[in-house]
Amino acid sequence: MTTLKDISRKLSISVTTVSRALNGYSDVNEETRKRIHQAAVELNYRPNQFARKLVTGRSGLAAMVLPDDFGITTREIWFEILAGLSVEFAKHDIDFVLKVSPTNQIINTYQRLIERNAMDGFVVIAALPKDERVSLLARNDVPLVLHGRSEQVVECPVFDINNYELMLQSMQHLLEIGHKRIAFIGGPANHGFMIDRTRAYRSALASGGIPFNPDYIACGERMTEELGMVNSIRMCRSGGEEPTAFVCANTMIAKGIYSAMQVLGRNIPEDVSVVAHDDALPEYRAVDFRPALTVTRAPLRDSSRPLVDLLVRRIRGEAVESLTEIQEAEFIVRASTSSFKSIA
Amino acid sequence: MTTLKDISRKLSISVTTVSRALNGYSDVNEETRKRIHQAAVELNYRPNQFARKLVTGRSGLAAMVLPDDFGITTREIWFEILAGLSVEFAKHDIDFVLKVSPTNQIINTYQRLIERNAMDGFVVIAALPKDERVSLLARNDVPLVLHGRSEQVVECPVFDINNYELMLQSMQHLLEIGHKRIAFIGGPANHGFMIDRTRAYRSALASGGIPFNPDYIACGERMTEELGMVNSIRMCRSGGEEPTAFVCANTMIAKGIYSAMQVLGRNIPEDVSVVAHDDALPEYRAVDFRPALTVTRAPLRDSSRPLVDLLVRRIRGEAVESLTEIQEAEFIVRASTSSFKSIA
DNA sequence: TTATTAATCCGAAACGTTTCGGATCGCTTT
DNA sequence: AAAGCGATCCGAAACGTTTCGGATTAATAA
Repeated sequence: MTTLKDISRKLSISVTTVSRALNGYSDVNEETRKRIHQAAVELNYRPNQFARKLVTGRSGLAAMVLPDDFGITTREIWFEILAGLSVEFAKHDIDFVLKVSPTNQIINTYQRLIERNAMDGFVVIAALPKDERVSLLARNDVPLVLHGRSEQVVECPVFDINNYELMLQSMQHLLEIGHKRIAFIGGPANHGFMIDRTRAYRSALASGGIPFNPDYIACGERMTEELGMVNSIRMCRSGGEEPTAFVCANTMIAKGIYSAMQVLGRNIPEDVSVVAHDDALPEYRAVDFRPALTVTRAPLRDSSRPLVDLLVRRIRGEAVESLTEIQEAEFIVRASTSSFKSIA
Repeated sequence: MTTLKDISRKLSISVTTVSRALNGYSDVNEETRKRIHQAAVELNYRPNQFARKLVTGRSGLAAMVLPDDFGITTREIWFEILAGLSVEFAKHDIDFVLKVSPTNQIINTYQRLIERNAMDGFVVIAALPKDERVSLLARNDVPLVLHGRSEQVVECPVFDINNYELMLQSMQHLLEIGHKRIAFIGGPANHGFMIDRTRAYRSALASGGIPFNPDYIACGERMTEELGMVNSIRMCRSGGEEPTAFVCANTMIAKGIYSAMQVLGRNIPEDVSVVAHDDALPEYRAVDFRPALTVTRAPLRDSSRPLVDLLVRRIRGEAVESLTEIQEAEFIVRASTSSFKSIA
C-alpha cells in the first residue's frame, strides 16, 4: 500500500506538502500540485481512512439501524431504501453500514454505536412524534438526518414528503367528482406521516361539509395487501353505508382493496374509486393495476439523495436551520377513479 | 471519550500494561488486571477502532457488494440475507457495510474497496463457475467467504447447501410415485447451484430409465412467479405431451405454476404434482400454499451464521482447508404431490 | 536601503493503539 | 556467591494522517 511518505520520497517533497496538495489547500504551488497528483495516480495512492479518522475524528462511515421485524413495511421497501442510501453515500466516499437489531433493543444498539464513536452520522427512518432515537442522538451531538417529521424541537436535518398536501389533493379530487363517503386506510396512527395525512383527511372532509365518520378510517401496524383487504371488506360489510371511495397510504393496500372488491363483486371505478400514495416501487407499478391506479406519486428512490446530502452537510458542520427539505408529490389521475353516481 | 492513557493515569500504570491487560495477555498480574478492568468499566472505556486498525491492520468492517438490478432474485431475498449477515457480524463486533453498485461495475467496485484496504473481508453470494469476484479477491489476499460453490481451485471458505442431493431427493420422490414427464424450472443456467441441480436432475432421470427431454427444462435470469407462470404454461401448450410434475428452484416459481395451473384448469395434485426448493422466506410459506407445497427446505436465514463464522475464522488466519460447510436440506412431503395415474 | 508581504514550503507533534525489546525483582539452582 | 529463571512491568517506536507554527525566498512598499 502506498502512503504519503512514498510520494514524498519519490518527489523529494515533504509529507506535509503532499498532504496539503492532495487536500486542495491553497498554499501549494500549482506546478508542484500537479506533480504530486500525477505521482499519486502513478503509485495508485489511496489515503488510509483509519489514519485519517484518528486525527480528524471522521470515520467515513454512516449507519442505519433497523428493527428485525421490519417495522411498518415490507422487506422490499427497506431494501429499496438501503440500496438507494448505499449508492448515494458512496458518491461522498462514505461507507454505509447496516445494523439490524431486535426491535426492543434498538435504543441500546444506538447507545453502543454512539459510545464507540465510530459513525459519522445516522439516517433515521419513519419518524415518531416523540422519537427516542432522535433525542438520544441529538443529545450526544451525533449528526443524523430524519426521514419524516418529528414533533420535537430538537435540531436535526429533516427530509419529508408533503404528506398533508398530497392527502389534500387526493381528497379534493374525490370530492370534486362527487364522492361523499370516503374511507382512508393507512399505517400506524402514531407515525408522523399518518398524523399529517389524517389531519389533511379531516380538514378536506370539513371543507367539503362532510362529517367525519370514524368507521371510515382504519390504521394498521403494517401497510400490506392484507391490511387493505380485510379493512375494505370490513367497511363494506359493516351494515352501514358502504364507502364509495378509498384513499390508501400505499399501493400495496390498494392492491388488497382491488382483490377485496373483486371478491365482493364490486367494480372499480364504477362502484368504488381508489386512490393511493405511490412510493414507485418497481414491484407494484400503479400503471399496471387493472384498472390503472390513480395516485399521488413520490418515488422512494428519490429520497435517498436528499437524505444523504442533508446528512453530509450536517456532518460538515452546516447550520441545521438550512437543512430541511420537503418534497411535493405528483398527482396522477388514472382509471381507478370516476365520478360517483348514486344508483339509488 | 476515554482512552488507554486515562486509565493508565488514573491507576498509575503504564499504557502498555493497560493495553495488555485488556487484551488478555498473560504477562500481567491477576490483581492488576482486575483493577484495570474495573477502571475500564468505570470510565466507560471503548477502544478506538481506528487507532487499533492503524496498527493491527484490522478494521472491524466486512462488506457485501450487490448489483443494483438485484441479480437473480428479488429484493425480499436480498434483504433477508443482509439482515441475517448484519446480526451475525455484530456478534463478532464487526460492522457490516453494504455496497450497491451498477451491475456492470461490480468488479470496479471490488477493486476500489480492495485498494482502499478498508475491509477485513467480503461475503460473495451466488457463485458463478468461474467467478471473477472470487479470483480478484483471492489474488489480492483479501479474505472472503463464498455462498455456493465455484469451480475454481482458488482457496477460499465456502458455504453451500447440498444442491445435488436435494434435487435428487425431489426427483426420487416423483419417480417413486410414478411420474415420468418431469419438468424443471429454475434460475440462471450458469450459476453453481443450477449446474448442480441440473446434474442431479439428469442423473435421476437416467437412473429411472427416462430419456432427457430438453423441452422439460427452463432456465430464467430471475426466479420469480412470472418465470414459473410463463414457462409452465408454455410447456403445457407446446403441443407435445404435457409434464405431469414440476420441480421448481424456489417457492416463487411454484406460486407462478399454481396460478398457471388454475388458469389452465389443471388441478394440483390430481393432474400435476409440484415440488420446490424452499428458502423459507416468511412471505412465501410453503405450508400456506393451497394445496400445501412439497419442498426441500433449507432456510436462507440459517446460512448467515455459517457464512460469517467461516469468514471470521478466515480473517483470524485459519487454514482454508478446514473452512467448508455443506448443509443438507430437509425433505418435506405435503399435499402438492400425488402419484401419477394415467387417465389414458 | 530596510521593512512588509505574499507565496511556498516544511518540521514536529498529535491522534490512540499495539508491540518489540528489554528492565526489575525475588527465588531457585549451581 | 554467581548464574539462571519466571513473573511482572514499562519505554519507546510504529501505524499514516493532519495541522500548528514557523521558515525561506522573492517581490513590493516605505
